[in-house]
Amino acid sequence: MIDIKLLRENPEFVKQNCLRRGSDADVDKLIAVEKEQRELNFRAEALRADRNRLSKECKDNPDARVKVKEIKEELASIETKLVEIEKELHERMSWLPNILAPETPDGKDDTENKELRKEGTVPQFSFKPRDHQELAELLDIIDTQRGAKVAQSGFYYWKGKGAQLCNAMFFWVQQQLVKKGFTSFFSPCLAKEQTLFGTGYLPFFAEQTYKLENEDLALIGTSEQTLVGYHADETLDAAKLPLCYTSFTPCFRTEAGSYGKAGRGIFRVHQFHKVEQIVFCLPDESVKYHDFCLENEEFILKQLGIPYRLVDVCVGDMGAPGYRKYDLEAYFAGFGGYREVTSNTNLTDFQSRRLNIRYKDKDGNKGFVHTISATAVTDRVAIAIIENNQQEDGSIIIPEVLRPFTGFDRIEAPSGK
RNA sequence: GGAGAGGUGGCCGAGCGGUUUAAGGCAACGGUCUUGAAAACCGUCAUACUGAAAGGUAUCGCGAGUUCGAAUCUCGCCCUCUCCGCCA
Repeated sequence: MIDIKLLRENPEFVKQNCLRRGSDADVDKLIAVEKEQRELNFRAEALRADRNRLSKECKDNPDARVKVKEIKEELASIETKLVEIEKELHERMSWLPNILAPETPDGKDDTENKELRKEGTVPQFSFKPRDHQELAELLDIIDTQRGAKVAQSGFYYWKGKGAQLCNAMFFWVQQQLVKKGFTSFFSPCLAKEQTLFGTGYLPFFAEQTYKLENEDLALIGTSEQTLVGYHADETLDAAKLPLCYTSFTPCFRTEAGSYGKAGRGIFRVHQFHKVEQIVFCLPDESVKYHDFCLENEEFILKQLGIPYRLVDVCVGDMGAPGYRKYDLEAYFAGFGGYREVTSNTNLTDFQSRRLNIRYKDKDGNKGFVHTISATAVTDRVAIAIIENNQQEDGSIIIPEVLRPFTGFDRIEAPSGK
């Protein structure tokens, strides 16, 4: 949600922003609705003031009651209209995308994202590297067949040393974030509609959400939803900011409409697993902490020995709640190119306005906090490890930093293959 | 799942139809006193929207209703706590 005052005071700016984002929100109509709402509200308040004043006289002056009854009728009809117009206003405001950073590159989709730099050395092979699907079958570390049997296509099992690799990676990453000042969480994997709305996943990504029947609950698409929602309707002490939170959860996405994008293996699935970074900070510090989260992502990939490139995500590839977004795309040897593994979004006050998360400092200054939502690591990173660290026989070398947690330094290939 | 109790400002807690513009206390902040601190005393102290300001409106878990008027009465819902049952 953007500040409605910005809309009122600078409608052209908001319109240009919508235009840049390719949003079909009708800003002119929204302004007209807001004006009507204000007028109706003004009249309703004036009538309530009359009613309140007169009803105090009623005790001694029964004649006043007749007048108050008249006011009540008029008020009721205005309130009916007001409720309708407020509903429309809220609906329209809900669909308005966030303001964009001026630096955000223009572009219609991910092909127009701007590469900022490349890091790491792309591995060279004296043989044709296999993709993770092939390696997974060879090593029996991912089972998509049985995932589909038990659940549906798009679900899978990490198995044996593959599962151990994931456990080690997810644990190690959480440890690193705690060292950098994050508070560790175990958090709910379901959330109510209000929480999904507040984080901007509704209404924008409604068809991506698994909803439970007969319950006001949905499976989370990311722990961002529950970690940001954690502070809904709270005023945070500015002196205690930033708050840096991390949680490790499964993430559920229907991927409706993305058939054909899936490709081989488990790159795009209905359930994946993610360690998340969430920051609540003062408005003038969100750029700084956006960069902080990016540093953490880069630190993790570097420690794991994965080459990657940093991408400045363009307008068309960014969700409506985003102000600016960086993706890291890891190199996948089997795939033979870079693919998205983490994304890091500065949401400014878009979520905090919807969720009513404020700050207050000791001088009494108040406002809405800014939120940063960034991936730390997901299953995709484990896939990159598998593809990049493969040997000619199909075995996988475990990155140094994970070995204390895996307890082995290599996933051995079965003999005789 | 069964039974009971309860949801009031940062916290505790009064109020049960109209001097509630929510008593009182604690905490916090400012001041007096003091070498300094504590104590004591004086003062300030909810939020949002609206308005140039004075002020106005809304909010006592949420929603609806009764009434000239609701924190207070009625109905529905939500949540929390305690005990019992089941249970990783």
